[in-house]
Amino acid sequence: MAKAPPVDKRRQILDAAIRVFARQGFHATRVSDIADEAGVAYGLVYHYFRSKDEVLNELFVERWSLLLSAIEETDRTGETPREKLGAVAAFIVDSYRHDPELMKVIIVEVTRAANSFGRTHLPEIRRAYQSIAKIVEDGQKAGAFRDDVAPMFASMSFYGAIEQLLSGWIFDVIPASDTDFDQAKELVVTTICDGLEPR
Amino acid sequence: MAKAPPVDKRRQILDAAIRVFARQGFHATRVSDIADEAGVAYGLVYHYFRSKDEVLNELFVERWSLLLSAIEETDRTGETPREKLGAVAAFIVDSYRHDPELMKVIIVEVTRAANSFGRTHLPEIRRAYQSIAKIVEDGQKAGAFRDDVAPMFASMSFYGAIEQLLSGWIFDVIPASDTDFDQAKELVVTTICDGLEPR
DNA sequence: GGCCGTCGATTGACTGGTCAATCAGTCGGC
DNA sequence: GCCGACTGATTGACCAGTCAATCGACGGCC
Repeated sequence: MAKAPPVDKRRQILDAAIRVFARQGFHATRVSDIADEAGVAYGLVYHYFRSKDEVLNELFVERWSLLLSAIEETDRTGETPREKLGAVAAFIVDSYRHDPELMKVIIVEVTRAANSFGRTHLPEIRRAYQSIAKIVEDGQKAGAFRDDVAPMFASMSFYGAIEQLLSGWIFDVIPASDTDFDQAKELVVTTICDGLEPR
Repeated sequence: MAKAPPVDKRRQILDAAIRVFARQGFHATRVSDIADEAGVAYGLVYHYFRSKDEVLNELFVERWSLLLSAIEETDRTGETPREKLGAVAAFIVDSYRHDPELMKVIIVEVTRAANSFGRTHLPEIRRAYQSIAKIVEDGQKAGAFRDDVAPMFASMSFYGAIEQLLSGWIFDVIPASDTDFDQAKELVVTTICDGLEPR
């Protein structure tokens, strides 16, 4: 029987990387910082990962694929379009609530850094936009949404609004308590579906 | 009288920096790239700027202060809150239309890089959010906007939606023609004020 | 049981290359 | 001959990635 190591050093390195990247940012962290934080020798990082970049890649892919499945799964339910958008917003907000450091790294270093890192992952990022756009489009076909707004536009606005809220929490621009998180989920949907003007 | 050089080398360096930063990103550009692009000796960059960072700083501050004045100026007009938001959206979109490279640099390297660079400029960035929030708040007091959405939340959603659209153009996720720009201005306001659901 | 060889996990000193920033000096106008 | 604009070679720090060496678990063999 193959021996399962008592501690999974690979995982240990990834978790340490989340903390260090969140604290110092990707560019400012040296590989030795990750190794130190993980309590592991420098060279071991290179035993498990080809490069510093690959560590970040791994973190992103791991998490983003969850997001993609969640959106596409939601779309398959029989809920109303509005409820679907609500579920997507809730998933993203809860991801942040559950692991703020990881979400910070993903947003700051990948999603919003489409120049350097995000470039590699543009296809996956775009796929999320498109899945949301599909929800909007179906909503339009069903008459639940106005059809004079291009679905992709609506999708980008919706996702942009959420990501901006996360950024706000990440950088302490707006308060971040459990209540705020729950309110945010609702308010984003209200704003996007009902608008700011009174009905 | 102080001599005005026939060509303003300082300006020349800043303009070159915009192009190079937009092309390669801040981290990937060497100071020698800027000097080459500007057709100027390496050392001259350090004659006018204390560091590579200061070049980016200068670019950001120069442009962001225009944005801040524009928002605050708009707020002083007697327009409806909805029109004010429209004017803000129009200003940002037109800034991109007018100088996409500069806006790309500002968004990618500062606004969305609040970890590294943006950190320094958080106060100015926050001030923009707050100015927009004020427009929303006044709208609520006047009964033009529903008052169950915190102004700062609405502001972040609104700004986030716009910035996401710019990102979409910057990274070719969505088409970017003059028509698209004009539509975007309207659609963002429609979405945020009227909502996606039919009235 | 005791011994040994294998192999993956683990270590950390070292190297090679990259650049930001410096600085000693040239040039040209006044 | 002074002063600020301008030049570009040089330096010094930094750090990703390499690599040779060590460790230790396991299985086979006598």
